[in-house]
Amino acid sequence: MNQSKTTAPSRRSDATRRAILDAARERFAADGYERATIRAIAQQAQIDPSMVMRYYGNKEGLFAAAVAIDLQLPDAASLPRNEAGRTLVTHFLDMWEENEVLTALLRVGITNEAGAERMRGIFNDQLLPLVERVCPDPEQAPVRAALVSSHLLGLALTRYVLRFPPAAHLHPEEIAAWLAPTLQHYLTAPHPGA
Amino acid sequence: MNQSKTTAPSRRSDATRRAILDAARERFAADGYERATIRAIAQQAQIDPSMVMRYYGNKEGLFAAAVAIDLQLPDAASLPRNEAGRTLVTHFLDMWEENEVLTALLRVGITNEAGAERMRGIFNDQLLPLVERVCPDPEQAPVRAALVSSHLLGLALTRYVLRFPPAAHLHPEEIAAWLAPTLQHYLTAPHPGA
DNA sequence: AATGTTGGTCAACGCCTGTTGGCAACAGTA
DNA sequence: TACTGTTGCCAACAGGCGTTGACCAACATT
Repeated sequence: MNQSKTTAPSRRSDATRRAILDAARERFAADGYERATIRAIAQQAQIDPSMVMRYYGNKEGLFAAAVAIDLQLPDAASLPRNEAGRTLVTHFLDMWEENEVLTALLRVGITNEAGAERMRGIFNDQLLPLVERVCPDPEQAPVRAALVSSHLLGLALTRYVLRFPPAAHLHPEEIAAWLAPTLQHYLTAPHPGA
Repeated sequence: MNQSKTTAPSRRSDATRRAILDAARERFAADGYERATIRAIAQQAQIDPSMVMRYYGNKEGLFAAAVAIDLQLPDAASLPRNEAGRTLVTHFLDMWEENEVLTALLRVGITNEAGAERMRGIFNDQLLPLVERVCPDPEQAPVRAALVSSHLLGLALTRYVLRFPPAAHLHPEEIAAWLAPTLQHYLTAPHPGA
């Protein structure tokens, strides 16, 4: 009764496992790591807390399973160099609006060292390689990627976590109109010189 | 034995009170609200946990007393309009490097609703009025202030909390060289049009 | 010298946390 | 039917949490 050779065998508990992950994402996104208790997650998933332990080992294992991030960044080759800024900001906004995984990761990354390490990994493995191919001098890529991630994460912070009213109510297109030139500048403009 | 009419009367317990606040700031900055336990704060201040309750009522009261923020933003009148961006970014960096209060506020603002409300208050009461006086059309001030705060808070997030290596190791002057024109643009450039 | 106030310690309360092991119901197989 | 592994619930554990109140010591005031 397996799906195929590439997918894991389907188990009777698959529905429960998925319910736990969905609830975990929602609680982690809303409450952060400490206040997203296993009991609260279990209650939302309508199962017993011990099931979480059985399927995911412990709380850290649950977090690792619940927050698996693939930014799905566009390929550097198919990215017009002078459109990189706009593409990045619209892509990030789409990802943030789509579901709560990124909000969960951001909230946890701030209170939990394992979460912070996860975010550094995503920065290194997903954003940095893209910037290396877009910016003129690969040696400057880390600095430029840091500037880009600072701005984008700051936007997510004020809009989705702190909910500053002006940031939370801005239309995505207006955000893109403001940020795209800035990101483009960080990616491709010559170093301003300290 | 009072100092003067403007300062509070000095008490024998002032040293203890200060030790508690110092320890609280350090723990809140390092651990966030939930994991900064009263017991840990008391131990670091080398006093009994019950003293914290006696002097500050409860944990929320302690947080309110420990994290009283005055951004000490420059006066809008004395701020050359075309130097506003650079002034802002260097001022913010100075404040963040000076002590851990802002890091504490940022960490707590993300896990604790009271902390988030405090940050919204600082945004409204301190940054927004300044932007209103600097930017051309006061009606656009909220959006422009939101853009500025997004970028600055994002910088603090990646540099002081998540500690992305490139962001954490950047020299303040290089940060200023990159961010000053961006902030200046957000403050005074014409609306890009959505 | 007696008294009230303040600074500080100690032990405990009730609650919540992550985590564990035992037990019942069920599915698939032979 | 009997057997085996899976799914799920229940009750409990040890420990940490914020918080409280009783108690003692040092000081200031009378």
